[in-house]
Amino acid sequence: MATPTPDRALPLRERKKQRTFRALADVALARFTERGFDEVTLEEIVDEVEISKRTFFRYYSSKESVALAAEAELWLAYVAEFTATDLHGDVLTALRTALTTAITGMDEDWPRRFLATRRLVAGHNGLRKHSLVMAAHHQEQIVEQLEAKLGRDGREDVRLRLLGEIVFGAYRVGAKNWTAGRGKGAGSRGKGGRATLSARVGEAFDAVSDAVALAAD
Amino acid sequence: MATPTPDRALPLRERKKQRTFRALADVALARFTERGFDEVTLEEIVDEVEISKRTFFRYYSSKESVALAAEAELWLAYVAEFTATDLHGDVLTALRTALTTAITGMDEDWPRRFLATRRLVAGHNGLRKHSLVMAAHHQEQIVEQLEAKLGRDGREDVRLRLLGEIVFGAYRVGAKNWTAGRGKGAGSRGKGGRATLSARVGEAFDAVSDAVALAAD
DNA sequence: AAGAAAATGGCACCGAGTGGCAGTATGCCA
DNA sequence: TGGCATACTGCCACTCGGTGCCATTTTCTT
Repeated sequence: MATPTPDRALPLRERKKQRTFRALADVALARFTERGFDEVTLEEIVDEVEISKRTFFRYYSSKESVALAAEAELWLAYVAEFTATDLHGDVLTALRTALTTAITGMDEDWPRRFLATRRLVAGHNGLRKHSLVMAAHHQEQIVEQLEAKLGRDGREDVRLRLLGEIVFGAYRVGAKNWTAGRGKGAGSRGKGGRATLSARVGEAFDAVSDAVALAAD
Repeated sequence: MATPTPDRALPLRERKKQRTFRALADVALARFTERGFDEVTLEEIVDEVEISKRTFFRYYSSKESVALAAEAELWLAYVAEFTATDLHGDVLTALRTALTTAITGMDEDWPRRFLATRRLVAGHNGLRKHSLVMAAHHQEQIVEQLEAKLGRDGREDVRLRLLGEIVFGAYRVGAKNWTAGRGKGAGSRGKGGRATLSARVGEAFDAVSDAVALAAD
């Protein structure tokens, strides 16, 4: 399951690599979900995929990063989507649309893997760390794109970086609600996962200006 | 240097602990700055402070966390400050004021240590990780305070968490500019460090609504 | 002065991650 | 089709951060 035949057109070596790459992520996610991130050793995963530990580190840079493969895919898609967007009108809206588009465009079984990933992240400090850093990394790429598209320098115009923070902040809020809001096992079927996540993220974006304007008393 | 006599009123045991705690942070920051985070081993630090490795981990939970002691102090002060604030009127402004107040209220030599810390963070992935997680942790505490003060639940009212994201986002933007914006060696003298940082963070907050409203074309 | 409580030290140990090199598979070209 | 160059992989030894356990020392209390 979840190890679709890699693109037939690619050279043999490349296909093999893709399969290993994917198999590692799948096996790791399964074991981590079953028994917890800390309780599963790298050796175990590596044995199951029949690969040496040394080779593992040529595919993934750390134990954490293999656990977060699904999230990494999303960021890759988002950066690609936004890069391909041409910007006019409201910038925050454009950033938002690219994100929801990326989400709804993910694989069939991505929501299942992503949900499992988010649950791992929610319960483990080291994974949370890695997840934040990964997001921050792609946030920088988004800001670079913004600079390019707007012809402005983020070091002078604070707003670009702020937009980055806001976009990824809204994402975190939306994703958190999505992860918390569904009973066990749901999200594995259909495209409901993607649409719902997209909706949650949308709600977060909607609330941004209200949040800024929020008053006590 | 930078190891002020701990409060005389405290019991001896407590004073000793504080001194060790502080000595570890100082020595660590010095060595890391001299030779880089990865090139300094824990054993080295521990030897210099004349403490066992085992004991080190009763003071700091990781090698990273001792490097980020100065940043931790800021978050502690911020949470305390905001907790003591009573909320009325614009919430974002209150959050912002508490932060700048916390900054300007830091130790005399805090800016020096904090600047050194930020430079380490800027050049090291693992440290960036830890720094982000630490911020996220205190962000949660701030949101909890918000919930308490406003009598609302962050799971229902998305705006509370969004405010958390925005505040810490603005902080990151401001702090980044502050760190980048000063020549070598500056920031060690006077209270300039604190005032300037506070100003940079302020600028970031000022730009939030402009960022949200930013339009292309 | 004595004993409880807290802090420390020392050790053995685990597992993630790396460097280096030898072996093996794959792609390419004659 | 054979053979060579170039990935890619496996193995091994090693470093270092981090933890569990228990004995020892230090501080607080009365």
